[in-house]
Amino acid sequence: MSDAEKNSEMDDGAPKRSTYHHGDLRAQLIEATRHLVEDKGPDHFSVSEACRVAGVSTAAPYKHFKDKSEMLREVALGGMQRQYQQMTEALAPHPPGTLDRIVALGRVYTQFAVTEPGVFRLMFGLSKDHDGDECLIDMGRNVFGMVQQQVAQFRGSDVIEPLDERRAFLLWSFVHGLSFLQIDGKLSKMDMAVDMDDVLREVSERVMRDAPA
Amino acid sequence: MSDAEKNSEMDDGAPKRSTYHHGDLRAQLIEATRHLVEDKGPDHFSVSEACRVAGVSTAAPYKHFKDKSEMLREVALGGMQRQYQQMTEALAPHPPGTLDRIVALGRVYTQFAVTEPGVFRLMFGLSKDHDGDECLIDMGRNVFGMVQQQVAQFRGSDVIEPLDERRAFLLWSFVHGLSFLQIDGKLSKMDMAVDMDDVLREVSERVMRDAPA
DNA sequence: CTTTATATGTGAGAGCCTCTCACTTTGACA
DNA sequence: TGTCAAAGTGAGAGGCTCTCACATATAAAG
Repeated sequence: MSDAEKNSEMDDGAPKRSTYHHGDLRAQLIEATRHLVEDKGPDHFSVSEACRVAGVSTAAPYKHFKDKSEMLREVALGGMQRQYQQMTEALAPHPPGTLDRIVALGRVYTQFAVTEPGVFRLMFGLSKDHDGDECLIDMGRNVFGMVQQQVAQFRGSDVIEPLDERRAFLLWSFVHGLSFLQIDGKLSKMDMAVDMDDVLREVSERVMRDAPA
Repeated sequence: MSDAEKNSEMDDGAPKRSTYHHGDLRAQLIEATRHLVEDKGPDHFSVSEACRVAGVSTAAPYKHFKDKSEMLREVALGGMQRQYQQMTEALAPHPPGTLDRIVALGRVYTQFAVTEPGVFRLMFGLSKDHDGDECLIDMGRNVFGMVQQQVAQFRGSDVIEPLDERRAFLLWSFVHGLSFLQIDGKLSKMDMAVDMDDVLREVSERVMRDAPA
């Protein structure tokens, strides 16, 4: 074993590992989990398979995670962070207080669901498992807070009032449902072709209008 | 073994069965599955446990179902039928062409989700498994068709136009998202108290109003 | 009223999974 | 250099899905 191939990120995820201790198994297992969740679905994910991918024994993960569900939770958390990140970035191109900002947030939300349906399902969907996780809840609060803030700014205010909460909630419900219908293929099965951008804009307008009589 | 306790629905689901062949194992397994799905969650459901509940060997189900997932699909299908049924009934009290009818449909949808979250998740959620099932898709079409019809009638028409499809779709997305947020407990975790009826009415109004500029 | 065929249930077991435990390896640091 | 804690392993207990050869009750036919 040469000095060169000793440590570091040499191991490419292939089952051959030439070095005693793994570079950073924990991170690599999370990555493997994410991949598997994505192409087998959150159910049908197995720790064993993640081990095979990472090239370690099936006992190894339990030095880093308490549980199978802890591995999944880690992936879910990563997803929330990524989503939050994307949402923040999506804000930048548009001036504050515009509807465009609100539309942009919705677009990120649904687009995330479409590009990473497995992770998205993990973040929501499977409730019973990682239910009371404070980190996840906090991330959720962050995301929701961002929406509320943009909704308030659209009104020209910087403080969030009940009206803003209400609107943010309506928007959230909508994009959430839209995302699920989309990834479950319900829309295509109903022979419905939907222009996402179009729909998002319409809904944002409808929600942000003055309350109905 | 007396003649009285011979056949029929004598066996109450308890693991003791005094008769040679089961009364109607298929139906009973579906019932057991539904119950288990409801209180353990759709994942965490196991065929073995259903067998224990029904009091048969673990090989028995495979005389009636191809698969674990076929059992689940049967439960999902039952759910769709029940939901459809409830929606039809919910229409009756309100005169045709009213917003009340549309609100009522939404209420049934979310209420179903709340009272049977496990089954609801099964009906949607787990896509990969019972994905291309024609029965499920047809039932979905029925439900969606009903919404479209009410939306058209609200406009005073009996024929469904693109506008109606659009509106029905918006409504669907919304109640779908609302249902999931509700059963995942996201709302309570966000310290949001929401009056369902109130929200449903507001959304229906917003969606059924004239299109925004 | 037998006989036979069919549907339905069973026990055993193959092969997968999760998770534990005693044990080994290895890198860090005193 | 010696010791320890962290990280990985093989074996295996126990649970799961699903198959297969076999058993048994009911219905249909003789």
